Amino acid sequence: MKHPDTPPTEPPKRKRLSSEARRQDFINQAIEFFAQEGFESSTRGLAKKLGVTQPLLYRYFPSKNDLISEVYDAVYVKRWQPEWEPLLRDRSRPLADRLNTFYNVYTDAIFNREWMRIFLFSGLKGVDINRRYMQLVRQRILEPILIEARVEFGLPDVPPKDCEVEFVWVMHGGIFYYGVRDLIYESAISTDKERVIADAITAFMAGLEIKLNGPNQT
Amino acid sequence: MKHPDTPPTEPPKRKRLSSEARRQDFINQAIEFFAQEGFESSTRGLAKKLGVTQPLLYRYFPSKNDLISEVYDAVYVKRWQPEWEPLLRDRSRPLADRLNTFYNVYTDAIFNREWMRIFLFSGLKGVDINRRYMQLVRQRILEPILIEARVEFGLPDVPPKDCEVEFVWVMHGGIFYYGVRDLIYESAISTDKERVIADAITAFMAGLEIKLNGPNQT
DNA sequence: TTGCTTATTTATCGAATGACAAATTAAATT
DNA sequence: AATTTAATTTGTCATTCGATAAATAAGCAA
Repeated sequence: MKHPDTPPTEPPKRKRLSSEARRQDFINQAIEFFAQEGFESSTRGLAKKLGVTQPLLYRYFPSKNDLISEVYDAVYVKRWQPEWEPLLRDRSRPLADRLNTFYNVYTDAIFNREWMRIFLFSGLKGVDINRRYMQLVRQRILEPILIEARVEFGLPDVPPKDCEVEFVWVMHGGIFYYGVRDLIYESAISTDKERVIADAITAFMAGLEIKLNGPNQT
Repeated sequence: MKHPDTPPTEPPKRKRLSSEARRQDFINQAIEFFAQEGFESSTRGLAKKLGVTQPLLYRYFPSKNDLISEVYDAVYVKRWQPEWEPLLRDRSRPLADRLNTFYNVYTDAIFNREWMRIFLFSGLKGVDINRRYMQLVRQRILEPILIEARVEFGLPDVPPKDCEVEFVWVMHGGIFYYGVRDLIYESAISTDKERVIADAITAFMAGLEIKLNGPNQT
């Protein structure tokens, strides 16, 4: 039951690939390491986890901050799925159905310790990529939801108002915070994620209908 | 308009009091400092902010961790107001009114940079006091809300189900996350806190009525 | 003033940090 | 096998960290 990365029939040409693979392994393990220990933790601690010496890291990354940037990129950018937005815009299904499907797959992507902790750590550091991620969520998820809701409710197509976007944010944040409680604070009660999402969306749709048909808005 | 800590008419007896006051000042400024820089930041940085030398801190606190514990205590324990719970239980008012009042005063207490950042930092560190705070929120806020809701809806007095508590958590978390976006990520859109809370509670009450009267629960 | 007490600073220790240069090992190429 | 090239380790540096001891300054009682 041996699993050589390079089967005996194909011995050569492993060098450069191995180098890039090693680099990727460094990044992947750095995600785990910094997620657990925080970005203030030492490069020596990371090297120990990697089973190599600390100066070797500087062969692959010019500085600790460059390595951290790669971690951000792997977490924030590479785990975003472009198909999420068309899923929300698929008008052949009721919006509530789409929201349930979306939030189940979205939370499948982000509800893990590494993603959550790195998101919170980087948010407290105030790094730019965090701000950009929040804008991405707003533009690609929350505002599309509002547009789809107006269509479903038969309302005119006007740009979303600030307090409407805020209302969607609160629903989104409520679901997100469930993940925080589950994975960071370990204080979640029910582990039935699907149920939590379904209930949140029921309340959201009921509240949104009241809100969009209501009177004065800012 | 008089300010002197020690009016000329009362010169003595300032020593020991001044010592305790200085200690409190250290704690208060440590809250600001660690909230901004994180708990990994140096005691030298804090001393600089205090305008004293670093070893002086060790005259007032045995170790850095002891100082941090005092910070936790000042933030988590001392800012909790016991009158919050009776406010939620005041059945002379409709529950939605009580929820609006409560969440406005509660967020008045916790929606500030220091509280929020220290909460998030300590949550990532996994310190025990953070877990205890989450239990306090559940027992003193969320479960009372569920009990009051059953009374208001004319339902029998049965203990709250897990997924019901989770549903209240999602509302609570949505409002909390609005504060995070406003004060930490600085990505909040509307600054009309009262409106955000009112909308969240409207949706919550609508969703809760559906949920509590609905069929199968776990 | 003269002592006594307490707050504060100066000086310093040992450990840990990010980073770099040079030596060493292992793989690839000839 | 000999040579070249790249990966990895050894050794080390200047800083910074939490913490301690000793020296100094300041308030207070007599």
